[in-house]
Amino acid sequence: CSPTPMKLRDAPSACPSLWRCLPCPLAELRLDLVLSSGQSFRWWESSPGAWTGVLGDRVWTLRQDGDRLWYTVYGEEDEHKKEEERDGCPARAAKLDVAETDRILRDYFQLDVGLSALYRAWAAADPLFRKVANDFPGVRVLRQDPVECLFSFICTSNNHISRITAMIERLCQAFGRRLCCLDSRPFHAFPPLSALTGADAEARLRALGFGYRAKFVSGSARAIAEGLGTEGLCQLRTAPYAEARRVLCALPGVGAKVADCVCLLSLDKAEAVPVDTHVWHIARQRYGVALGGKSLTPRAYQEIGDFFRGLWGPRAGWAQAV
DNA sequence: GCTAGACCTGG
DNA sequence: CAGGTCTAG
Repeated sequence: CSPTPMKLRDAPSACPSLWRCLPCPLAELRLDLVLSSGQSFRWWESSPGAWTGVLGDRVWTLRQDGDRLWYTVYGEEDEHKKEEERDGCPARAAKLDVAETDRILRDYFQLDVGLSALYRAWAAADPLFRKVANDFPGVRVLRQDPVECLFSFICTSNNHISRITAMIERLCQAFGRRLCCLDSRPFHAFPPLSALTGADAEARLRALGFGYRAKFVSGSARAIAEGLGTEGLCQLRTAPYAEARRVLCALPGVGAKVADCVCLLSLDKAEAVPVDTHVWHIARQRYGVALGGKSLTPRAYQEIGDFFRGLWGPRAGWAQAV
């Protein structure tokens, strides 16, 4: 795989100097619940309690104990080459400095958002939330890259998680830059928009088992490339929820549900409540939301979102993640 | 506006 | 059928 194969690192004890930690109580973050809940499809439990995945074009392993979140970042396979090329300052060419990795992780998990206080408020407003909150502490919303989030969730329609995960893995392998190998397993970055706009992208995606979503992925990539661009997509972070939603829904393969997922999980729209068939079921059965139709019509979708926003407030999407 | 059906693929 | 979306009536 690589001339000098790297090993996966499970725990800080083996090689403490390669790990760092951030203070982070379990009530604020439960790695296992957050990384396996279907928000992101790029993390796997590489050994019990250790989660390995790609974030910000780097491969990381995360683990938590007590009140700390531990992490280690792996170097790129052609790091030495890079180092030589930068004759100016070889010493710091190899790794991101620790302030930077700390920042990336804090941003990804949105650790500045105090979850305990939010749980208290949701529990006070909603008896049903109170019942599940004790069993699922530390569930927070990730702040993902908008491009990765958008194309990942286009793949979720009428699909199940095991296949979605496999599809995205193949997408990255085929279109993304290879970052490094760990225990002979290659890791790839999520491809940039430009990698998905080629004339043969749709056919290649079909060959990777994307089915009818191949057209959606390549079509949305084109539409964004010719329209607002990656920057414009990212700038939706500062746009109002309604506008971000409207722009996203104009893309092929993006309906209300996918748009809300992208809004909530990558565009800072904490009020977005993605309503899938499961949530719809819960809303009717447990919350007794009165709705006219027997199916999830656009109007019913809107009403359910409004109901939960009324119940939980401006971070309804976060509460729903629990 | 709302109701069907089709749509890739795999468990 | 599966954590939808699109299209035609």
